[in-house]
Amino acid sequence: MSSIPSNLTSNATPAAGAGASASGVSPTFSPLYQQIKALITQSLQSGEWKPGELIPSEVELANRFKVSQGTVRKAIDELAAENLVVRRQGKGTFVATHHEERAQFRFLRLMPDAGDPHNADNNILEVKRLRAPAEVARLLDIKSGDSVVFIKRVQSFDGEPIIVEELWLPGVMFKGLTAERLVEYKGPMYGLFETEFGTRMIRATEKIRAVSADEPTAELLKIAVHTPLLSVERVSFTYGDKPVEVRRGLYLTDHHHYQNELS
Amino acid sequence: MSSIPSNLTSNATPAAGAGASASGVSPTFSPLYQQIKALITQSLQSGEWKPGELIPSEVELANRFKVSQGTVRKAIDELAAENLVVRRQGKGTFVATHHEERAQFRFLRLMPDAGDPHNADNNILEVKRLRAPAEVARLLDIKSGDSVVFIKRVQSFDGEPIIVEELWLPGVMFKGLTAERLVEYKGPMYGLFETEFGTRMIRATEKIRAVSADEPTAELLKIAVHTPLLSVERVSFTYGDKPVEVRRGLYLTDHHHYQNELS
DNA sequence: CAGTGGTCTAGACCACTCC
DNA sequence: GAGTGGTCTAGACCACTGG
Repeated sequence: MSSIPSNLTSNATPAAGAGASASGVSPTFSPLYQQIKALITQSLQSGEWKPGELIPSEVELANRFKVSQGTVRKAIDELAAENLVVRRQGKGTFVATHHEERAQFRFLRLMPDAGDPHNADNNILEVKRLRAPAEVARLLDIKSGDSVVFIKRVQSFDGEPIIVEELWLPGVMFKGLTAERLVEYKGPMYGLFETEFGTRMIRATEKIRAVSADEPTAELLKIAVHTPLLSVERVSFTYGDKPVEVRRGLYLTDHHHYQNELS
Repeated sequence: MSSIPSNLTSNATPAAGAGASASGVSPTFSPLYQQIKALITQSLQSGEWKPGELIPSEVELANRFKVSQGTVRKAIDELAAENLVVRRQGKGTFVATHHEERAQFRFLRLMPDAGDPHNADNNILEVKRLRAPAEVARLLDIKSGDSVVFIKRVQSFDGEPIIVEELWLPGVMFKGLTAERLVEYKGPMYGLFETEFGTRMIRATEKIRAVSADEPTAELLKIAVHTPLLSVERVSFTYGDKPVEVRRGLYLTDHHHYQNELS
């Protein structure tokens, strides 16, 4: 508890000369609140505070880091803006989680043209280990030929099959992942990744195209061959902007659409 | 200069009792910085400070509104986060504009699969007035049958036609808009809307689908009929979340993709 | 150099939650 | 009531821009 690795770069503040450090080279050089933010992020990444848990209060963190509450506040403000953390007035600040919260919307943008959001269920078709294809390896920043977990599934909304999806995950990070585990798990897949494998998806990039359904896909979605489909290629990142998932989804958009906000 | 319509709801701050007001009903009831933000937004909307211009400094606004600089700061922080305003250290705070700045990316997400961003040019096919179709009227929040400006155009990147787009704009807000004006104008269309018609697009929502090219579209894009295309339906909003543009684009995604960030 | 936004502090009080 | 995040102030100094 008492060992506080406070290596903050003292940025000429009226605070006392507690800067210390004196380690050979002067490291980075950024605002104090950015350094605090980085320290908090490290604690999140290391699992010191787990998803859903309460993190120390602003005053406690301020004492721990020997800075003012306002500085901690600004750090946490940014973490909250990046969805790493959730503030609740009167209760405290919590580590964000893929469970609970309405945050499914964040990673599934397909909405029904009319009516309420989906009643999704999940049909796992295939789970296997294979050597990473060159393209997948490049996106995951691993060596071509390294082990990856491959998953193929169909998602249905209100009983209608709407999405065919293939995923590739780094083998080393998802050792015990089996089809049974995926099938029996309730709730969003990212929730399983988070609690079972300690990997939280923070952000993702998507490339979207229009393509034509090939025969196997058409069969799975119960549609005609050559029906236009939305192709969504996603790369997801954890802490430290490390890519940990590649995904390719084919969305049937006859009665659904991909919803996006430009803001 | 001296007439300051300060109707701020005094929220029990250590500041002197300058709350005044005493007008019959107690109005809204929100944090001071939100009220400041609303006041600044009004000045932006009214054109008191025009796109690209410098707005008063934080200290001046603090004096004007009789609040501390920190409170003004928080208001402007949010406006900057919403892209209504741009901060430049050492220079001041400027009203955001569709000209200059790299902010084209914000409203055109189509990127080439390889190579640098586009070398776009613009082919206006049609500009005419018509009575708003029911669906367009609903989205623009006007009466069905009200006058709207209809525009159809093709956009080419590096000489290849890639986008066919139809737009509907409220007739009352775009009185003098002619094909000639659109054709001769250089730069992004939103820039013209901003400077010539005083309408700035703040945010937009998009619904994306995969569709099949019909014959006229196929001809314009020089592709085969039934080629899959990305359909992007956009509604854009100005200040006060007022819808002012409906747009339907068909994107050829053989060598381009719609880029999106989930964060 | 003066003026701007950017960082940091210290201390006050409010709104909310839970015991 | 004690503890949390949320708002607000006042004042200091820094980093950057321009004349």
